[in-house]
Order: sequence, then C-alpha cells, then structure tokens
Amino acid sequence: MDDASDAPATDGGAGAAGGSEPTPEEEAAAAEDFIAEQRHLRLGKLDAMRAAGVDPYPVRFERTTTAGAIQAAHGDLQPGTEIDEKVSIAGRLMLMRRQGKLSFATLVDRDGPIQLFVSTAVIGEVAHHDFDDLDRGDWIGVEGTIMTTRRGELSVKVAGFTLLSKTIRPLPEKWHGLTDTDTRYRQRYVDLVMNENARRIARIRIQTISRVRHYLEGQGFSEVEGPVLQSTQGGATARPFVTHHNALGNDLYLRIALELHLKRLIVGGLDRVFEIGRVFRNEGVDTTHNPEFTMLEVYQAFGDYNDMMDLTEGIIADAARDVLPDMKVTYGGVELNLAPPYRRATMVALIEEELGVDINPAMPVEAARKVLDGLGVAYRADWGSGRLTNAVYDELLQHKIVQPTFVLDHPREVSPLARPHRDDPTLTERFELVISGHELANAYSELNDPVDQLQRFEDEAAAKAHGDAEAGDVDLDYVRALEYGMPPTGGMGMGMDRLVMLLTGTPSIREVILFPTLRPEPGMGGLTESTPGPRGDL
RNA sequence: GCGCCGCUAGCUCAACUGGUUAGAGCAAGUGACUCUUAAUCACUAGGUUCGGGGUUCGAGUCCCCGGCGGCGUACCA
Repeated sequence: MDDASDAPATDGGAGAAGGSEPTPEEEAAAAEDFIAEQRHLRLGKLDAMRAAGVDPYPVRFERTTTAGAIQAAHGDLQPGTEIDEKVSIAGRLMLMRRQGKLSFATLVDRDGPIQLFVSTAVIGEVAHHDFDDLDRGDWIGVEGTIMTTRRGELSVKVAGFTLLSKTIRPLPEKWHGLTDTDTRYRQRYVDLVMNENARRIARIRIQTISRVRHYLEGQGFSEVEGPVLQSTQGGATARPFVTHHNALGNDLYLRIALELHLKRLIVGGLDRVFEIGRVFRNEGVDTTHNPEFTMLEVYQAFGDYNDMMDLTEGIIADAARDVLPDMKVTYGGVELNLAPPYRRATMVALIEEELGVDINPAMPVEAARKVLDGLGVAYRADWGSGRLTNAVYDELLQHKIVQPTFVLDHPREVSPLARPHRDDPTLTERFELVISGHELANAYSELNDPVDQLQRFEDEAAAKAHGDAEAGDVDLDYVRALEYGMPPTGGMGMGMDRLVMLLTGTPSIREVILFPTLRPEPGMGGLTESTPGPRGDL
C-alpha cells in the first residue's frame, strides 16, 4: 500500500475549528519526513536492484520444508557434519553475522529459527556480496543443503537465495524487541515478528477456539451464524452500537449477544446449536473489557442447566488439555486448578457460608434491606429482595471466589431470560462459572413460556423508557417464536477471550485480541472524527 | 467517567536539586574479518525531548491546557 499518498488530501477543510487535529500540511510533512529518511536508506537499494534487473517483490517461491521440520529431522547431527540433502526454505532474516568471506544469518519462518551458512567458496563473491547487502527483516527464499557448524549449530548451507520481499522499515532492536504497549497493539504485525509471547498467545487462541468448536461438534452440536445487524436489542444487558442501513432506511443495532436467534433455531428444531461469534458492547474499555469480543453460546434441547454444567466442564477441560497438561495455571499470582469437577454451590448458600448472613429473594424486602445495611452495601429504593441478594453477592463475594465454582440459582429479578427454579419460584435455574473472581460463563435452563417471557420483556422496556440504556427491547418476534413452542432447553454463554486469558495466564484482554479497539491513529487514514450517528448516543 | 504514572534517535534506555553543544547500546552507512550465536573491532551519520502556552538569565526537567498509552477505581463478559 502506498500510505503516503492518500489520507491527508481528501478531507478538505474539515476540522479547522477543532485545533487538536493535525492539519493536512502537518500530515504531509510527516509523510515527507518518512519518505526522505527511507529513500536514503532502502528505497535506494530497491532502485539499484531494479536497475540490475532484480525484482524485489517476486510473485512466488516454492519451498520444500520448514525450519521446524529440519530441526525435527536433523536435530541430532554431530558437529561438523554435512549431508547431501537438498532443501528449499523461506522466511524472514532476523539476525546477520557477517564476517568477510563467511556469513551467518538467522532465518525465521512460522516454526522458528534456523541458521544460514553462507560462504564465498560456495556461492562466489558476487552472490555473497548481494547476500551481505540484504537487510534484517527481509524475506528470502533459500536453496541449500543440511549441515552443522563446528560448534554444532544446525544450519542450511546456502547454495542460492532469492529476495522475496524487501523490508523498507527497520525492525525494532534485536535484543529488547518491542515493548511499548501502544505500538505493540497498533502494529501487532511487528509485535508478532518480535515477541515470542505474542506468538504464543496467538497460537493458544487459535487452538482454543478450534478445540471448542471440535469438542462441541463431537457432542452433536451444529455451528450456526446469527445476524450481526439486528433491529431489536436483547439477549443481555448492555449499551449497543447503532448503525444505519441506507437502502432499507432504518437504524440497526450491532448484536450484544447471540442468544435470541440461537433459541429461534431451537424452536425450528435444530436441537443442538452453537455459535462462536463477535458481539459488540458500547461500554468502557479496560483490562477485561473490549468493545468487540468473542462469545460462545450453546443451546441444547431437552437439557437443563445441570447438563450445561457438565458441558462447560467438558469444554474447558478439553481446551486446557494441550496447553496445560497438569490442568493448572498461575493467574494473578494464584495457582488455579482447572480439572473438573468444579464446585457447585447456590448463591444463597455461598453468602451464608462466607458472610454468615441469611438473605434470599423470598424474604420480605425490609428484612433484606436490614441485611445490606448491616453489611454496608448500598442499594436503591426500588430494588426487591432478589436484586438485594444479588447485590450482596456482587459486592462482597464474587471477587473472593478463586478456584472454579459454579454459582447457582440467581434471583429471578436479575435473570430475565432464565426459567424459574423448579423448587423455588423466587429463584431461577441459572449458574455463573466464576474463576479468579471473574465470570467466565453464564447459563440457564431457558425460559420457554411465551407469556412469562413477554411480561419480562415489557418490564425491561419500561426500564428502558425510564432511561436505562442497557435494558432491552420487547422482541415480539422472539415471543412469537416461543408461542410456536420451544422445547425445554439448556443454554450457556462463555467469553472466549476470557478463556484464552485464563489458559495463557494473561491479565489483559488486549493481549489475547490480535487487534484490540484503539483510538484511531492520526494520519493513518479512515475515520478520525466523531460524526454523530443518525440517532446520536443512546 | 474519575485518580495516579508514563511519553527523550527507527528500537531499548540515560541525562542529579532547572545549568555548556541532550548521551549510550542495538539498528543504519563505510571499512576489517572463513565457524559466528545479541559475533567482534574502527570510524560516520542520526533529535521539533508527544503538541501548545507559561515561569525563568536559562526548561527534557517546574506550572497550565491538550494528545496518546498503561495501571487503579465504578458498571457491563
């Protein structure tokens, strides 16, 4: 891409009043500096190469093996061995050690490093000079044979090489690498080149999502895709992003959850479905929250929340198996044991056990308020005993739960999509899986009574009308679906990013999302200003 | 949102209580070098100290405003 030429000129006149935006002149000057500096360094080499008939960006290269395969096949060779096996490999030059008529270089491909041994005696003076003229960061293809050096380093003895892509920008420092978090997130491509931990987290994320998918398929679940653009807000409580469809002439939400469309598919008879997909919440950004994140939701007809507990344990255990052979991980300085079974305890019992107080959604609201007064927990006048019970749990208990624990039977008042508990109508059949003080999964025996569901939607809509931006809409189409009959169903949602955080021992969600949401970088093109949407900020 | 901390060469970092011309390593350029491993050695070049204003004889350093980031805190996964 030609990043110098497009961005500045096109937004004629906008932003003059703001003062904080770089002017087009400043951006042009910055681009000028870049070009001036780089032309001195490497663009000159490009020109020279082209003049000499060498294409610095050729179209294809045929490789026969990789660094890892060579290491695996020949890792046991004695020092000073040469074998007559021809290989062709490709990768990025990461280190160069030139010493006259002999050069060593470290080539890295996706498996890792392998040393290149380049000798004038083998390839001649001209080719060796061309090799020494390469820059750290260049992509090259190499043909050669397998050897070990006198000190035993497995190497490819280079018989010939081809430049595959010329690097114009210098890589970060070879020893300290790239540490600036802002640059690491904005230029993840450089982070991945330089930092083994970035590659490790990326690898575990890829592997985790793949394992979850295959585990569920193995259990008879079908992967489906619901709509991202939706006209009603529901399935969770969160502020949505709003966008606009020009041809249809209406505003749309970006989904905040996967739930309601998956359950429509249960109504349609798909029986066991799941989706791993991106959801969007227009809320704060911090160590554990990104505006877009990846959710897993699973629905199983004829099951209940007990089945979901078993399934949740199975998913986590299966995902952890490769990454954590002993099922243990140190997170936040504490060793967590992810081996099932996990403790199962009701919210009311945990409060009693940990805090020594008796509070539950069935008790008179005055009595519940006294409990909160005694504990020093703040509450609002319109909360019932259910919400008060939940407040005690949220404020004083959840963050203390370290080892994996299913917290069961949340008050009905805080669980609009869960089915009332079979033994106690003030509770629901719901659980949250809490690990290291954070909620990793949330599940219900799903509510399938359309009349009850409509009532709960209307309660939420009333809250929204009173200014609660996180409250959902009345989704009458969903109610209509339930009226056609949804079988008894267990459903579960799990944050995939948080699962990866857990498996990698990473405290920040931005480390496990390859491209976390950041403020736009000035001068890089695209949207940089706040343009009020058709409905403004909800 | 709020609070605290940070931003110095392409990268990683120095620069005392405000005091000459802002230093070093790596990367880059030139040269030497046939077994290196962050190769080594010599020389060269590289800076709007995040931006703007202020205090001062003098500001990378102090003050104010703004930008970007990190962490903490409140709510959501």
